[in-house]
Amino acid sequence: MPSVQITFPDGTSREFPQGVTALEVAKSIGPRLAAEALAAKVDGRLVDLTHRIESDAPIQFITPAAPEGLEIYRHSAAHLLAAAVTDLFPDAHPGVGPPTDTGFFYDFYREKPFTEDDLAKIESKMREIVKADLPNERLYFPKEEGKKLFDQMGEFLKCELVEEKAEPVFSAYRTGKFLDFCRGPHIPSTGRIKAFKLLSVAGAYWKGDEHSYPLQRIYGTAFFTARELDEFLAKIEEAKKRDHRRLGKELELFSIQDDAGPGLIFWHPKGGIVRKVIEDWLRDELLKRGYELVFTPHVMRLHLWETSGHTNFYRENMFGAMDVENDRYQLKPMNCPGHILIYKSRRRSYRELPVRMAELGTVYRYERSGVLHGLMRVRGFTQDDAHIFCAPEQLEDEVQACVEFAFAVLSAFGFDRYEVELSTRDPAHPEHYAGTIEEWERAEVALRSTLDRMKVPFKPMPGEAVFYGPKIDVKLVDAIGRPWQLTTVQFDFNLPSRFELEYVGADGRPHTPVMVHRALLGSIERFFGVLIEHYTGAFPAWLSPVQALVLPISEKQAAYAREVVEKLRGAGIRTELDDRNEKLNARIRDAQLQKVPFMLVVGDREAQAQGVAVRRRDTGDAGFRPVAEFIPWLRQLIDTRAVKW
RNA sequence: GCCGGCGUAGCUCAGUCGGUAGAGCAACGGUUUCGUAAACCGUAGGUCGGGGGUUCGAUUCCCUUCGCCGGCUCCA
Repeated sequence: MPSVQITFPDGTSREFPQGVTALEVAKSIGPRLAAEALAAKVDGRLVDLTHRIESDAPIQFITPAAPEGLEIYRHSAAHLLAAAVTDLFPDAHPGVGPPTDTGFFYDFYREKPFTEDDLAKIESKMREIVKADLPNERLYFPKEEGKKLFDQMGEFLKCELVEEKAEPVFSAYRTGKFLDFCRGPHIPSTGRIKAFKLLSVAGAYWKGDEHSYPLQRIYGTAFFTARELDEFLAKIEEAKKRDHRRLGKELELFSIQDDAGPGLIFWHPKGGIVRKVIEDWLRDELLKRGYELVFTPHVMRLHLWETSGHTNFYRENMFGAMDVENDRYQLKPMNCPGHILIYKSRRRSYRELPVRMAELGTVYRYERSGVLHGLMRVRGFTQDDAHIFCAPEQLEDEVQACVEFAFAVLSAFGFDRYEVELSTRDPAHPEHYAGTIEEWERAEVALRSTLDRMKVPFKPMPGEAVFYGPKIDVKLVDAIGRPWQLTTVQFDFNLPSRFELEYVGADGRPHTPVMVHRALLGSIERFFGVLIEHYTGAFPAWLSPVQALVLPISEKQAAYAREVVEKLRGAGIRTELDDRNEKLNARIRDAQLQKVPFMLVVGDREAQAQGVAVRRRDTGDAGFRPVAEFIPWLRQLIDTRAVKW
């Protein structure tokens, strides 16, 4: 009997009869592995455990611990979902059903919408199928025959997929009566799926094309253990609790008003003060780092946007132009043209480069109504924008300074986790990009080597560059692990030439400067939203709208309470007085709900001793402190922008 | 924009299988003067998102429109 040599990850190898299945190999190692294994990697290819090994190959078993494990498991969970749906609803036609970062989904074409009740029914059907422990059987079909089969079953979406994607002989998986065109691999049987839950149903389109079939997408998630599933569900609940839209209302930070229009933000006094603090800090930093502050108009002649090219490539994101005295004006969707006009207002010498022009620039972009979301996605927002005009040889230093600035900003606001992405061009499509190959080459190298030099780990994103230049994006990771894209540092090969920007070099001749766009917080609105969710509205003292709240126990201490308030305010501490005719407990409760970091209770004892009884937002009663001691202590906490105390 | 869901008092929500609505909190008035997460009593508050239709009668059914929520797509 011919045999095959199978090599294990530890380097050892053994002989097995040719045609041995991966599962049999696993069994030969131990029953525990055989029970745990979900799939295998043979010769670097992911395969089912039923896969027969016909030639010498290295093998590796995919267990729940392997990075691919969860993905395969969830993919099988998606098949389980489709098996249940097609069983319960013969009029539902499956589309595609992949695993996602947080679970899986499956798309179906069906006239009638799925309801919440349907989800419950589907879920119990899925449990039945799990209990029945049906095998996930891998089958092979010649393309035409398979297509015919799907056609006879009425599965027109599957037919289309086979037509487009299938190899001459393609694989399919059968789970009970459900047959799916699928590359695999899958876990051996449905009984292996332990913990799953259907989450929601939402609309989607066949192949993401809104002119194609409207589909219904059922989302679910699956984990290896019930505990992990519960943790995940708890995390969703936690995220709901942190929702900035809810907190924004409760804490009176901001609002969006029907009368004004969707996606337009009203900053209320409490939010306004937070914004002021953020902006003040930011402007100080900008000046320290050699930026100049500018302001540019919100509407400018339309022809400027024609020169910049926005009327071509950005038109669908712009508000309509308005007529003014035989001319047309455009509400600005970006700040760059304004800054360019300032740059061009006079001749520039190489001696003054780099010119770093910063503006908290408010821009308006038309976003399709369905995409708006609280502060995160709006139609009017303020960018902490800057444009750096520099000589090509200054690029690397400028990029490094931007990235360092970005990290400084993130850490100042209490974010210590982030992910960096480097988006470069798709070399296969040079026609998609402005600028020459050489320019791109130089810019990409500059970005990459800057990150390398800074020892910043980054994810290369080939093909993700915008048409006018490569970019570095920084995504911060918030308190509950969600990434948010805020910072972007982008090269621009387009605008300097469109606006014929120049500087006079040491050689006395005109040169074209390189332009870098960069935003660190991105948009103040979105950043505020992220900040609210990161802190669940309980901002560090330096950002809190109200830093201290004085609570007299009764009317008897009114005069002393006002005295304390004046002293704190005199020290620049944002202080309020709550002398409402409510019990102390009630006022403390309100202050806790408003997330005021320090509550200062004053009764006769405190008045007597010229002090306050400090209550901390997070840890409660902290006891007596003399006012003369408390003020400098809090002042220092604020000045150092402490996140914890 | 598209698919699905939703829109009842300032907020959170109940309710009417078609006979024009109710609770808690908030607000306001009073009593109470209180020691670390909700004192008590009372008062007022809604053309049931807007418009149109069906009907003797619409908050309820139908159409339309605006907005919100979850997605698709895109992005700061």
